[in-house]
Amino acid sequence: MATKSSSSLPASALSGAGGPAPQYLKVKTHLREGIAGGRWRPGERLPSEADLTEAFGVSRMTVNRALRELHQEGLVERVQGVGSFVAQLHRIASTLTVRDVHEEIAARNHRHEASVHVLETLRADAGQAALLGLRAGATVFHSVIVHRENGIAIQCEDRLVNPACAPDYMDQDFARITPTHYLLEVAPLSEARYTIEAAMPGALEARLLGMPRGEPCLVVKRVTSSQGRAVTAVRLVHPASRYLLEGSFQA
Amino acid sequence: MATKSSSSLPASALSGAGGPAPQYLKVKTHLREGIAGGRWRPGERLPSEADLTEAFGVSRMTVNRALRELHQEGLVERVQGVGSFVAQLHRIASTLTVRDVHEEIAARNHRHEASVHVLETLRADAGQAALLGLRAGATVFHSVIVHRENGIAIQCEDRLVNPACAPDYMDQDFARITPTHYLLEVAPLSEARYTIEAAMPGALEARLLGMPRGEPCLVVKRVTSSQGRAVTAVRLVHPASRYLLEGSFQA
DNA sequence: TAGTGGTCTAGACCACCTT
DNA sequence: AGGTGGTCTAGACCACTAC
Repeated sequence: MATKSSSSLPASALSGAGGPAPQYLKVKTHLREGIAGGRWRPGERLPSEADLTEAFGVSRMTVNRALRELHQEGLVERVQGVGSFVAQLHRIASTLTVRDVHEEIAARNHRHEASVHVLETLRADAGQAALLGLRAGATVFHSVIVHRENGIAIQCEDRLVNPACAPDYMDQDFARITPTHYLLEVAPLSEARYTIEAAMPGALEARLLGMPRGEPCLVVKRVTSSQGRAVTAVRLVHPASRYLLEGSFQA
Repeated sequence: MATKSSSSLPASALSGAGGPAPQYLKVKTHLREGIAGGRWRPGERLPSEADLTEAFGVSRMTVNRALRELHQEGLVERVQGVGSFVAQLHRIASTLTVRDVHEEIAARNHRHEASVHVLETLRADAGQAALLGLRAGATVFHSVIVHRENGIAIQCEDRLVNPACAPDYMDQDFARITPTHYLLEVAPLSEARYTIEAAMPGALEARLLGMPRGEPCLVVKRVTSSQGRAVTAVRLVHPASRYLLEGSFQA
């Protein structure tokens, strides 16, 4: 019945200023540091919820939240009726974020410019139609835009758009707003599939990017769907010497 | 006081066989489908916890868990004292998993083979030492291993190892167990940093991979740390024609 | 039978924001 | 002042596993 503040241990009085430091975070940090520090090895069993409840003097729900979040983060495996264990980290599963190029450049406090080289309506061939789940010969929008960071071309964006999802696509000013940004406004994202690969640039791409033909590119292909319907398929070509993806993983 | 089963709404009797379908999941699914279906647009305000508590006839903690998990998944933004909102999905933040090559091949039900081409102790030059946080001239282990999937070379793994973290590295049989797997056992992972880029193969790499010099490669560089100490730095080179990274994102 | 995690309740206090 | 989310409690019932 009694809540934390009326019980014998006023936790908020124990923690310093700047934030009471939630109890579940204390438990979580304790376990995370123990795992990272090797106190519990991969596969080893962690203290039970009951153990932690007693050790930290908190309720079981609080301990449960700490363990559940560690499980969601992939650090802990849980088996009903058995216990909680340190996850085998062999399947690391680092995560990498692929962001809208405008936001990515803005985050570096650099200047973003976009130039529109193609903005047209065309009849999809078989391959293009398949990407968007349309029949061959269907009308689709097509744009080719080069993005520059502080004046240097870093991405050539070749995009097909399903007109049914974005009928006003051809009327936008893509020098001011990226297609990604516009499309996410008119068609709420529900699913995306993508690949990342290395490739040599095509003749047009090399010319637009101002790069030598012999230099490789990092190519991201992505198909985005909204409400189960393919909205757009894009091929993002980046000169290898000017662009790389990076990320980090923290246990 | 009364729990679900003794109250007026025995939820477990309402749901079919195969699992009671937790209440928090019903709330979560309802919101997720509404967001994906466009019922609530990005930036729009969602029903409050109190609203959902009443609408679903569950406790606030249950509704809170649903909203909290949607927030953790990036679908919902929450502002204390204001409300919950559909997240602006502009920063897509897709996640990409980078896995141990053995598990990756095994997951495709293919055969994995590894051949060890270099396994040596050497004195680190300035660049190598910097990667591992050691002084120039320090002793490090060095291995070059080619991984094959069903007989086709898909990865050349060039690795430096900090001897202080894995003193028995030179005694392992890396035709049977991958260095990644071994290192994660002896030094629990706590942090990894990596980059992904396109590049042309070096002469040695092209020869080991059996690929033409003119074909580009997808290169993953990764530095892994344990307890704040760099354990290993690796360069993974993949022929562009035989390897790509793929992933998906679901709202 | 005893221990484990999975879920849920009906309250509570708090910080925060809007009015 | 009133609504919002952030956290926490002291129980509860259940499914599952191990002994």
